[in-house]
Amino acid sequence: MTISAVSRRSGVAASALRYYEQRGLISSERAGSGHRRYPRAVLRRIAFIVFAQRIGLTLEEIGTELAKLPPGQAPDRPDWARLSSAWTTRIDERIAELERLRASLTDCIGCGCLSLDRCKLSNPDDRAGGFGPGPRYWIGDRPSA
Amino acid sequence: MTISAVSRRSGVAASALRYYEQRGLISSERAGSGHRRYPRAVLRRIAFIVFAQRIGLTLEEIGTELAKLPPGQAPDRPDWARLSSAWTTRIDERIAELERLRASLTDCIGCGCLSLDRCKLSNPDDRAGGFGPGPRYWIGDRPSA
DNA sequence: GTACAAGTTCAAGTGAGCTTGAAGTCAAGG
DNA sequence: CCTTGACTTCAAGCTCACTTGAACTTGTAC
Repeated sequence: MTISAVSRRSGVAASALRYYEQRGLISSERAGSGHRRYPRAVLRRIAFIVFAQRIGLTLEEIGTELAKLPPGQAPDRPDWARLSSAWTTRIDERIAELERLRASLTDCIGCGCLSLDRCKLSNPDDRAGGFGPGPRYWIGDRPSA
Repeated sequence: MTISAVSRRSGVAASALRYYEQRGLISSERAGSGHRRYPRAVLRRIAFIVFAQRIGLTLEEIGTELAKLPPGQAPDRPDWARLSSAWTTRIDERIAELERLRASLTDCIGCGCLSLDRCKLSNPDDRAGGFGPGPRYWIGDRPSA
């Protein structure tokens, strides 16, 4: 398949595909012309990447996961089960955080306080837990660990 | 309060506070020396910012929200109720998305397929819904709308 | 045989949310 | 008097995940 065919079928921009290749997430062979030719299996790999991103993994993390998979490109059952459980945990954690935030929000309708001390919403102690300086370390989905 | 005091109490780096001020999210007065002096109420404003960020709002969105609030700095009840309901909706949507992802994940333990066609996990049609090119528009918490 | 789409590489740009560094000011302590 | 430390501004840098543009080559259609 050509890059445009893969792009069309996966919904991922050609430039992004080249970028993924450069980062070592996918690979291609070359036609005599120098144009990329992708095997059909690349679509699964891309699906994997796309899905992992939605969960909140960085491309680097995704690369690590992909590297652990057999080079045959499609994950086998045990691989998939392991990943699936790790990702489920991750999703659950994020959901739990959001639920905590939502609960705080409802609480605060009552008090309207938004105090850094009383509401544990934005209390520094609750977020200072080793995430380093500034908000940016905990706002994303990635606990940086 | 000095900038370092605010930084300490809020858990937000001084550089971030200056940045917020530059973006118009908070304000300060100046001591004769040119040093910033913050009123105590700034801590609430910062709490608001920090909390909104965790929910997934961008600084720009936060700025818009803050602009709607009375200049008295602390949101009153109706304001807070309105915000709270909007944010709750947002959190709920994000949780729903994560739950969909988790469900797909569990489904896929069974099939191990990760096919772009069959699994609707990473099916282009499911994410192409007007989000523009490339993954980056839907991976964040922000529906860009 | 000639137009035009589709491909290539490489460097640089984008946006969000800061951080860092340089160069300078100002107040207090020893 | 001199150092230390907290503060100032401004410009530049950084990370992530791409996109965009320039300059160029190939493949396909008429």
